[in-house]
Amino acid sequence: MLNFAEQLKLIKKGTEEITPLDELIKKVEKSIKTGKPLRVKYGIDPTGSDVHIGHLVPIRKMREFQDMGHIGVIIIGDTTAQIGDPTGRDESRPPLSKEQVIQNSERYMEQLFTVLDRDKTEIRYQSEWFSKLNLLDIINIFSNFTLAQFMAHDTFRKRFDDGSPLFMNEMIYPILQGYDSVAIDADIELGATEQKFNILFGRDMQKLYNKELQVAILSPILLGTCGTRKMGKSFNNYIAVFDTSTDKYGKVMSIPDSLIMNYFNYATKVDPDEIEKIKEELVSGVNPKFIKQRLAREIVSLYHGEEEALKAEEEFNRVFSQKELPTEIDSYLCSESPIWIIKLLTDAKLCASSSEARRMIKQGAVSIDNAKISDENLQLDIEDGAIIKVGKRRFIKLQRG
RNA sequence: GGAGAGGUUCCCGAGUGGUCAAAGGGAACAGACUGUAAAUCUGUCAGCGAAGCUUUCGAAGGUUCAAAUCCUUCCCUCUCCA
Repeated sequence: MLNFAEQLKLIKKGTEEITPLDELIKKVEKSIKTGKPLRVKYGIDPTGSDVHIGHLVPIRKMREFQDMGHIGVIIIGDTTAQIGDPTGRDESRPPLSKEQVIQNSERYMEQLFTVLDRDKTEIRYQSEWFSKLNLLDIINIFSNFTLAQFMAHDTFRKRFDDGSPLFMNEMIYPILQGYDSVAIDADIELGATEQKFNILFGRDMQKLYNKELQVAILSPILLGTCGTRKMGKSFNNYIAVFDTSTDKYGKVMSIPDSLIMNYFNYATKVDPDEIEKIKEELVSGVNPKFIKQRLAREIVSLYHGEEEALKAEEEFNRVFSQKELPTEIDSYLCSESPIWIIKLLTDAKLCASSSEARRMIKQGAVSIDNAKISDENLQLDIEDGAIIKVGKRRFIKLQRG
């Protein structure tokens, strides 16, 4: 087990804020003295969306705790999932069935376990404790808080101020999340900085139940590949755990140069000293492309291994730098020949509608075996193995059938 | 309960009877350019074998030659008063 100073240094690495720090110090000291591991909490709502590398920033922190001998507790928010975290932009959601919750959370955990240590992870469902509360209990809890306390939450305040709807069920979200901390005796709760209110609210809840208070460890929010907004599904700027190695590689390469160091710091396992060196290289004028390639390799290797990362790099170079064809292209079996080009593009799902297909042709985005198509009325004779390309990234190999 | 404001295409938002498939911005997509899928510039951005037609402006009815725009009812949100 690492000693006190080492643990503290590792915990502080790459965090935005630790509140309150002195309590954390006490907890770590006590844990070392008693040999009792700390319970480190992180909550997810099993809504079925993909986990992306932005979510994994606090998860990586949890893994570090696990490596120090502590316990990671993942809360499956099967109750809060019905509400939707008001912190995000998400609206209220339709209720999830039990099967969906189980299916989603299994899928979720599969993604988290690319980072976490299975043996030191505890998975808990909110329904374990919330199914036991009745209305009176809930009224009782509510009686301890005032509206003003909730309006301290920036998201609530903002929405209230600009006249957006603010639903009662959303107000209960911090209470539920805080009660989780009570139920599992959390020592520490991890989250992105936007979770600050909810996590600190957990302390209030613990106080109410005479529990030891948790410490909030907040990670920075990872920006999306667009470079301006936080990584998230709504902006389609995320790198998902389930993305293929080539997709991950390509997406990393698409980030603006200004984000390179940010990603090195929060999305890789590269050693801080090494990162410092990379930073110097970047400043000294090394072509950022090479540094970004290294970044892309690092990120891809985390999920697919080094060999796969190198393959993804080769593929990227071939397709984008040299504009050659990718090694693997999906085939499309076509039984009609000759076939109207527009119909072919929509049937093969290269274009969403025939209007879009026409547009693509008009814009010169469609080619067959590298020959640009300009005639919307083309009746194409299907040739086995002919490659149709739409834009830069959509390819299909024709097959007579 | 009373008074007022509002619900517009993926998102924000303009539009108060025909010139509206609906300004502008964002997102997205394509083309050019590039070390990259960045930035920048240009273009596209409901559907239809494309002529014209069909569907779209909270929902359902109605008025009109013509409705996002007017009327009726309903649903939803916000503000103020109590």
